[in-house]
Amino acid sequence: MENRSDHKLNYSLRELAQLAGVSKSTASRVISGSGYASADVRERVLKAAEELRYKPSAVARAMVAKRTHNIGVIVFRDRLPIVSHTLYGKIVDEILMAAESLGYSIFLKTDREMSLRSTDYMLEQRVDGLILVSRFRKNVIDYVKNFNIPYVMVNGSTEDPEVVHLVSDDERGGERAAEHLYSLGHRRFFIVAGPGEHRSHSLRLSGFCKKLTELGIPCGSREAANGLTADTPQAGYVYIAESPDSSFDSGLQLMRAHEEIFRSGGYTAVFGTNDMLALGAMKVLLERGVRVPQDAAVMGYDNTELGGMYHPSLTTVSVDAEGLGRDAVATLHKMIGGEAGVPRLIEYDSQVIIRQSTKGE
Amino acid sequence: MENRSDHKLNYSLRELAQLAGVSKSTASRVISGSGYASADVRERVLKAAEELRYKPSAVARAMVAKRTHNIGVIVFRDRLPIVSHTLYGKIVDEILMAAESLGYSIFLKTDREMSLRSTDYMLEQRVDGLILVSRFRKNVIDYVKNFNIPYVMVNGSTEDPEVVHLVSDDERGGERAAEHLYSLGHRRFFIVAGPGEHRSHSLRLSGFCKKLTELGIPCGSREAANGLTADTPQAGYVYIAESPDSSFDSGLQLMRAHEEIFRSGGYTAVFGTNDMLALGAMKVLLERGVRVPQDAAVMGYDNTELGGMYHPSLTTVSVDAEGLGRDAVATLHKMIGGEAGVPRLIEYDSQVIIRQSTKGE
DNA sequence: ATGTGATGTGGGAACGGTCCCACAGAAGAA
DNA sequence: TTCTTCTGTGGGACCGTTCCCACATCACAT
Repeated sequence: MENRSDHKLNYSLRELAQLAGVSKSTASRVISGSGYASADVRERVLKAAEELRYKPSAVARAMVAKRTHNIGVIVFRDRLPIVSHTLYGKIVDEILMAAESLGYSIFLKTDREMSLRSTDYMLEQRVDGLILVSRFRKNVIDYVKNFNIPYVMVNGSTEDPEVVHLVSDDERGGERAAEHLYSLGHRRFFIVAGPGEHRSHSLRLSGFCKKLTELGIPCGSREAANGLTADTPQAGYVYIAESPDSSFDSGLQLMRAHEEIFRSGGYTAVFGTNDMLALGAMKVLLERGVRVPQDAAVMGYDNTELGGMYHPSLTTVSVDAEGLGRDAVATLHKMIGGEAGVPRLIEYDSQVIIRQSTKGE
Repeated sequence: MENRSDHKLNYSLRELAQLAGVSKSTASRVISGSGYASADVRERVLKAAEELRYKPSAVARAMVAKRTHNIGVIVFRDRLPIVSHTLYGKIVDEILMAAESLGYSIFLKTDREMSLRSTDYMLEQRVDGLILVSRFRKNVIDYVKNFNIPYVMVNGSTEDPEVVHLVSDDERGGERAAEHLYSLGHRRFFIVAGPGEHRSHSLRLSGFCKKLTELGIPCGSREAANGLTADTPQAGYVYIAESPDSSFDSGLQLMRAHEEIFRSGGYTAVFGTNDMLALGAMKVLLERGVRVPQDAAVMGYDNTELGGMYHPSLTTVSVDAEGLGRDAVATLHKMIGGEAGVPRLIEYDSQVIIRQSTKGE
């Protein structure tokens, strides 16, 4: 090696003790700050530690403590890179900061939905707990359950009442979105809906429809609505276009494919079950010269930064990513500490963020 | 605990061996897959492992191997959450995937520029190597150097020739941006420049100016240009507005503050030293009714997803985040393996991505 | 004087693996 | 037959900590 420094990479407690002229046990007491040590000895050990740039091995500590103070975070994805996803990126950011303040470090992995690889890896790493982000298949949960390791699920979907999960109140958010658009006078709605298997998308849609129905606008279940509109697009007040995934591109494609229906249907409001879908749809409208919000209002969901930057800026429903990330760590921390009575479900209220795309300036 | 499963959390090799009726050594040989073991014994051990759901402890392994197969990634920031930053998010994503394929796991931390906390933590975790992302202060590098641990720097800034770093060729990218705008006929440029201390911003700007000068448009050093334009804004072909940070908001504020100058100066092209600044500036123009690109062309840098989604979509210069992330891990892997002759500087060529904001459709 | 408690220090087992070495038995070569 | 080599197995040291326990010293009350 061409290293100019002749410093060893890592010194052990034994070497440190030797230099300070004390026993291993004594050195340990000083370094860990627990137990008796005279001022004289303490000083000698600290000086030696300074000199050797001693760093206690977390590995050895974990070995004896049977505790790593590490948390494994697995973000599941279908195909695409996921950390750069604005919402998940935010959640990861919040997890990182919350973990820091509680003394945990984060092992981060992304993995495909059905894979157990990452989970296995985390288990072998002996993480104290697991945070599973985004949706993932049931087999993953069932697998994790086999090992008595604390875990929480963030923004996923499960009917399993045993699983501790944190989600935003998507149904209520959907209702709020409907209220907002209705209150602006809109009566004919075009919905760009994300994949129905995904809890968030499905609940946002059903909340939206539920509220519309309450307000006297027929919408009903997705199936019914789609049946209606597919056959007689002009007949419904609400048109639901379903997208196979939840990307910007899908929103774009979907709107392009439905351009004729949109124009002839007299729809004045577009609701996307997330910001990306909404923005994709909005871009198509803007390119066709539709003025937003004068000719058509557009609304999304997630409150991603992107939406606020757009022109026109996008009205949306905010998801409390900060709360989600923070509480995921806090909850897991309690579970790791063996605390009983951790709530199985934590829901975050959502809030409409009104911007240019529905209200102009 | 209200755990329904009576399964122990983790079994040890000793317990496994006991169940299989062999010695610890033999069990180890089977599990690690190295060394002799008869078919009969192998089967018995594997069956026992299955039954106990045995997971070898990476902690214990790391202990004896003096090797963790973990890599520490520290992303430095000033104030804000950083993983959700589109460019750094992408880089983290790529690092994650590259690490996976080389058998490493990632410890992720974000930290303030001058702090040594995270670095210390990584050192204690005995990571095999360190990836330092974004700019950070010299003291961090000097500190890391003290410990003979392999490390690489991604997209940072340093004059230290010893440090292995991976950067995009920002100067050349700046030149390319200038070429592109010039070739479209633009002669009067308004530049929204990010913080000068940051290597990327500074090089992008100087590359841009250098090329303009070559093309016969006076631009010169930032100071000279600013001196010129501050006093007599109308005199220069190039106006450089400098921003204290590199956010969307800064771009927005800056353009608002210079609205009068922009209008009266006859500028037909805006260049932001990153996408966020460019988009912030562009949003102001759009809100004022300036047509992009007919009245003014706008160009950014980074090729963030956001830019492609905007309306009009943003012409930009792409940074090879994939290459950056992938090679950071690959290079570090070589260094960990003790391989000599690792290049000190790896530069990634940049590429102009032409979109609507400069060329219409 | 003699117990008693606080203070300070060191010895050594334990954590869960890997790996070197010793050794036993069988097969093949001399 | 005897020597060598290959195959298969177990014993035990070791990695770097923590922590329990034993022990020594000293002050102070009895």
